[in-house]
Amino acid sequence: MSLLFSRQCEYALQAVLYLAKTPSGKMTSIKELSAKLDIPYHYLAKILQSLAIKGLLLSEKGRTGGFALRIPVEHITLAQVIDAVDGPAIKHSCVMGFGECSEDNPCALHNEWVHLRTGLFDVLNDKNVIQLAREMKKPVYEMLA
Amino acid sequence: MSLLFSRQCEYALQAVLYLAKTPSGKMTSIKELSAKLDIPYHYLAKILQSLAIKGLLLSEKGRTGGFALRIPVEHITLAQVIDAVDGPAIKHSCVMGFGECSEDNPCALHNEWVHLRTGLFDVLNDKNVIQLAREMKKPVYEMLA
DNA sequence: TTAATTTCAGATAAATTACTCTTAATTAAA
DNA sequence: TTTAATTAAGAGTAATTTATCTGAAATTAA
Ligand code: FES
Ligand code: FES
Repeated sequence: MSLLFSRQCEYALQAVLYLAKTPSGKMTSIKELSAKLDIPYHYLAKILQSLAIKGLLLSEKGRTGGFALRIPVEHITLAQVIDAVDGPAIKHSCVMGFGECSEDNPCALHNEWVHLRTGLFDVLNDKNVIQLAREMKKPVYEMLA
Repeated sequence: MSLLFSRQCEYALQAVLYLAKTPSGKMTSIKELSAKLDIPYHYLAKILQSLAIKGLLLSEKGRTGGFALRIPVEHITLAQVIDAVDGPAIKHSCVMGFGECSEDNPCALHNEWVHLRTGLFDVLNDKNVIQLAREMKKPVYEMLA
């Protein structure tokens, strides 16, 4: 099976939203993220590290270290996260696996797929992580104050 | 990267639509499908075989053998193909990778995702393969008469 | 009957993705 | 200054997916 995003990307999205819900200024450790979100520790470490390298997260070593969203937080979108992890291909790939996704030579699902894709990415681009995090009701994300 | 369907499923969809466009009664060989659709021969063989076992395709051995859609063709949908290859999970999985996709505990993308997913599957369920095949403009699928 | 062409079946290989382990570097608290 | 907690980095392993290979069985055409 396969679902829109890679596992790695799903983990990244979950983690970024978690960081979006933590009070600004506070660093969150991999340990906490891994435990709360039930993501393999070292695997998550890699993912966060790469997001830090790509400029989406801040990281700090040492005893009070951890990760936080890079400021200004309002500028971070999930679309950026997806781009950073899975790359931009999804935005112009054919859902049936044909070489190119084109208006001129559409596959049988083209219209529906383009509609879905643009609808989703509109949300992903237009709302920042803070806004999206607010809409979540997953228990793990509560009581982070 | 990852995109809605597994590679195997993409191949299956492409092949089934190809069969939907061939004149009824005619059997199409793996060789032709593999060449026209540019899908690895033996891999495709496996996929078609499994679709035949699951009752979506008819197969015939021997010199004039090949595959064709099982009749009545009008009852075959791409949703069935997807179900047969990737399984039903996609229809109730969380796009962000959380354990369950629920209305009560929605993730940040739940509303958008559910809306888009149901829209897509409405098409996949309501239109049969003949109807969908007609909408294609991919060159490979032309001149099959 | 023979040869050619096809699917069927199972084993194997390659590639990709997911995950783990270990050690080093850094920082702050004890 | 020592110790504990943390990220950084890179190598290594496991699991899954994708693809290949080989030979047998079936069927038709010559
Ligand atoms: S051509 Fe297939 S989705 Fe656009
Ligand atoms: S809870 Fe995530 S898509 Fe429904």
